[in-house]
Amino acid sequence: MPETTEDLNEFWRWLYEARERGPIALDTETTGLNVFNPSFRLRTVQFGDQRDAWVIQYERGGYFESYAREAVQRTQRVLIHNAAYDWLVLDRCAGIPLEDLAPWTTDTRTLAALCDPRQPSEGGIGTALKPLSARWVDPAAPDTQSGLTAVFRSLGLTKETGWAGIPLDHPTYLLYAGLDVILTARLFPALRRELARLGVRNELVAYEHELARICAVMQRRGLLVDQDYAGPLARRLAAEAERYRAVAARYGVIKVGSGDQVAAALVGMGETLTERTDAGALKTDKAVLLPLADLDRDWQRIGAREPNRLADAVLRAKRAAKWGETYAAGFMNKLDDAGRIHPVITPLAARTGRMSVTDGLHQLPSSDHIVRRAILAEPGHVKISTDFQAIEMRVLAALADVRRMKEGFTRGGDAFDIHMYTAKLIRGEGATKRDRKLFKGAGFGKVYGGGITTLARQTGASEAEISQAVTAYDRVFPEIKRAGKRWQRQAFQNGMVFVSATGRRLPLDRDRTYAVTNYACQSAARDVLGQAMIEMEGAGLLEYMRLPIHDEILASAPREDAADVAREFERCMTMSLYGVPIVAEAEIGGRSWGSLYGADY
DNA sequence: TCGTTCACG
DNA sequence: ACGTACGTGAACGAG
Repeated sequence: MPETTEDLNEFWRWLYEARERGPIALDTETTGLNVFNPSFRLRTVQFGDQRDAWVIQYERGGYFESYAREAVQRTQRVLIHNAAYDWLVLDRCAGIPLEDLAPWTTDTRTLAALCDPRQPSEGGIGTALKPLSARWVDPAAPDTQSGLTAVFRSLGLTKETGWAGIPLDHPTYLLYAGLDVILTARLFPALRRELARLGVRNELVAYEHELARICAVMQRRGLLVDQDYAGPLARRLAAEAERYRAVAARYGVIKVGSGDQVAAALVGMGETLTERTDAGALKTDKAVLLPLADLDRDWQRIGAREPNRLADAVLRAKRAAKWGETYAAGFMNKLDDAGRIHPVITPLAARTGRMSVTDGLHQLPSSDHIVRRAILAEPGHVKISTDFQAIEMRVLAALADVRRMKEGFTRGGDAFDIHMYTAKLIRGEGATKRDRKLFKGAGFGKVYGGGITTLARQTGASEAEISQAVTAYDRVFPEIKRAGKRWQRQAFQNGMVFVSATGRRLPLDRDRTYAVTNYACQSAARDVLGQAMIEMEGAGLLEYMRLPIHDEILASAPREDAADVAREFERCMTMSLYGVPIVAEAEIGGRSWGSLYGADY
């Protein structure tokens, strides 16, 4: 830890020598996790190789700040564990554009995810530095994060307040800050060797780094919140939740979120509950409560029974609370000083390679526009959403080489409806909308590996009907089942890992190898979107991109250019996958995201 | 921390 | 031999 200018000069000499020997590991310590929180500060910047670490106390300002900033700009090749975070920290706090640092960066978290994409809960190592170091560097590698949590506690601080409150010269803090770069530097060659051993192509690694940078740029931009709308909405929904909680309380349910209380009260009222949770408790979820409240899946009265007032109140209280607290109030609590939220976009999150997004931005209600109405395009802009048409079915047709599906997609044209096409293949030209729904269910059942019982529950059709539909489905598209078997066999011969078309490793669980069909489709669909996102940047669209949503890109563009921009998005998302056309459709809305879901603004 | 629930594609 | 819907993030309650 340099303390004098002489020390800083020694650090400088080390940097110039070390960067000749190989990449420099880089890390930062900060006051918290939300880079865009107005009170966020950068505390230290660490540099290291496999042997040495330098902790530069950026927070002290002056020479410390300028040496750290200059050093980052001169590292040339750098290693960062979870690069997007440090890119944004340095971009925001040190004025180093992430566009400058990203091309020099290798992200060890990305490398680890390509070796094994599973989270610890799924039997993998995960992508945290500690378990990765234990696996690839030294089983006794210290857990610097949990070690620091203990130090925070001993200082009367918490996990939340510790990062900002711990004195800058605390020895454990500095030691662990330095250790993280050394671990990252040692992790890198081990992961690189492993990727080579597994035959993971460098092109895939490079593609993931491009995507990581694009996602970080979107995170930096964030999304504008309509505060004059979201604030009152949060209050209105809170009041609504409170009204229904009061109704529930009249039936003895003090906490509507307590399954035990709700179940006990319903049973006490003479209702019979039959479904059970995995842990054996009586289920009281939405699927159980809606029929008791005489409501269908769209919350419309069925007229089959007298509604149970408690079930109705619990449903409405929980919905209002979730929409109000998680979404509306959640946006208000996460604003930066420009009134924007910056959800973390993790490009490699799921075991299938799918991306994830924080702050609920991937889960906003789509059946009603009131929550999405709170997210705005920039002043003078409009929202544009461009999504792939039936991407997973198209990907399935391409990967499993499903002859009659491919024929449909190839000849069908722009407005092609795969589910109606399937219904007609089986039922003839007289196929009805109801047939379409049935075979749509059967199609998704195939992609997801669902059983008769589940499909019947999901579609509302009888088990006999579903069973017939699935049989008919297999007859017209026999390649799907065969491909599933083939992929399971290939995975078995490859240590229970299926390798996707892009070279992605998809480990299977031994007791549910049928999931390979879903993994192959979901991961290929993700890579199609990823490829499209790279095309978009090439077409100059990155400045308009706001959020990836699995099969969709949400954008904001100037009203007068919207038609041109939308056409460009469609062009970037249009391609061919093994002869199957991949088709996208843009929708131009108004000022708010909700306008694409029926809101009039 | 774990289990449950609920929002999405 | 058979059959299993897949993938997330966030909040709350219970222990």
